[in-house]
Amino acid sequence: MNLIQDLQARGLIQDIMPGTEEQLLKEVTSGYVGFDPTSDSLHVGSLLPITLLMRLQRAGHKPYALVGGATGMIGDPSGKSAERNLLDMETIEKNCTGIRQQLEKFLVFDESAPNSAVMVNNYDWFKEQSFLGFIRDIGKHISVNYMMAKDSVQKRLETGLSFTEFTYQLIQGYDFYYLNKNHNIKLQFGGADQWGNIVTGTELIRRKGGSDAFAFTCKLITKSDGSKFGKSEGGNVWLDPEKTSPYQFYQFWLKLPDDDAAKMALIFSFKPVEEIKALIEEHQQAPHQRKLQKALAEELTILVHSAEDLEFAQKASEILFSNSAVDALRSLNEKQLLEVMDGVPQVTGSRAALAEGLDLLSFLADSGVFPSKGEARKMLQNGGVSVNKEKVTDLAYQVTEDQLLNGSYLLIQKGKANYTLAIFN
RNA sequence: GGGCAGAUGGCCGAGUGGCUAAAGGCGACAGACUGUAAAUCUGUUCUCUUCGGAGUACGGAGGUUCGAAUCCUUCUCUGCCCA
Repeated sequence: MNLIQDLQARGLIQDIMPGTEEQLLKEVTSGYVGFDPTSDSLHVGSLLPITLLMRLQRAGHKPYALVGGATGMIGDPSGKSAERNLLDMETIEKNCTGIRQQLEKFLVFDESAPNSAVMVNNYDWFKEQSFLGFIRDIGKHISVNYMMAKDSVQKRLETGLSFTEFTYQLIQGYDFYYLNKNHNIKLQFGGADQWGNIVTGTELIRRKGGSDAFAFTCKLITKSDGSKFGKSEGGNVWLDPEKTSPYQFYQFWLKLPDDDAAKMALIFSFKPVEEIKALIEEHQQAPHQRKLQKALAEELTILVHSAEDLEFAQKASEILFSNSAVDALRSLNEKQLLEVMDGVPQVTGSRAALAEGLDLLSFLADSGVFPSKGEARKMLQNGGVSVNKEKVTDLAYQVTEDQLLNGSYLLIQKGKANYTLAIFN
């Protein structure tokens, strides 16, 4: 099975330019995908283009990761219903740096190999580009009529679209042209919403007489309930362990609904398609065992973090969610407890205050577990708070010294899966 | 440059002088059920609170009024039409 066939079998390909498959069979081909510097860390949504680059490289081709230092300054109207706020230069630069560092982990950078990965930043070739030069050399080749026909533009015609965002496709199109000309890159891929931008690029290459250019796009990842993929309680799931701990990352995959797990496994797992299909089958036989979710969570936690991180995440999950959670928790010694709680947010409390009698409500608000007393009260009334795995609904609940785990810790739980470790010293 | 329409809570969207912290929907959070699933049902969802209340808020600024999201003036922004 060749690369394109494999991607098709995984249900990934949305659009593909004729000849792409043949090109990839013919020779070692350089292909690129772009990353938006809208944040200083990539999130699970970016994992798709990352794995595509990895698949490309593993198939013997040369992957280029483009960080959009220039395009990030403009804002892509694709899939956006309203004009975006511009990020300042400093932020973009910081974000580009963060993204570059993360990408390094996933690709093989080995200068001696013919298909070593390469990282580029389109700011490098745009910073010298003059406005007049650009509209003369590039703008002349693409008609406004052509640009207007794009979906991303059409959808914004009613609500408004600035000239800045309108030009976005030209900027991205020029990237492809530039990379084609200077790096012999013949392939661009991305999400389905990028098709219009990508095609502007191949069009530019064709009209300006570059070499062959090919492209494909992937279906946008959708969840069965229609919500956005890559969010968990509280926000984005990031690849940066500082922002989303390996434990939370592992949990994100483990908690995937059945309907999504099969789809996500095909999209993200590097296991052969047949193997995944067998797993899906097995999962359907006994869905409550969630073998599929577990396998996927394991594989991706190792990929993004490490085998050790996975081990901690699994251990923590087991203790926090097992039936004998209360006993299991109490049986841990201090070192084990801290290990398990690695990655769980922590707050501190005062030992003295505890001795004088500390009511839980005030502590929850003061320590920052909840933003305010009212908030803590509501949650408590709703039955959404547990201490050391035991539910608390009493608003006047007092915390006492003998409740502390290993003499100084208190495990506070908001809802089912949000833990905070309070340390009293 | 001229005319018209519009700007409401995270989003959509009702409200056209007091009964409005503002209907309804979506989203989000929590509970029940379960498999740390989905579906369903229930509660919460501006901020703070000693749970009695208090303070902010309907694009910005001013004004009319006992009282304004609602009326007036002006400014900003957006869409449509004309030049």
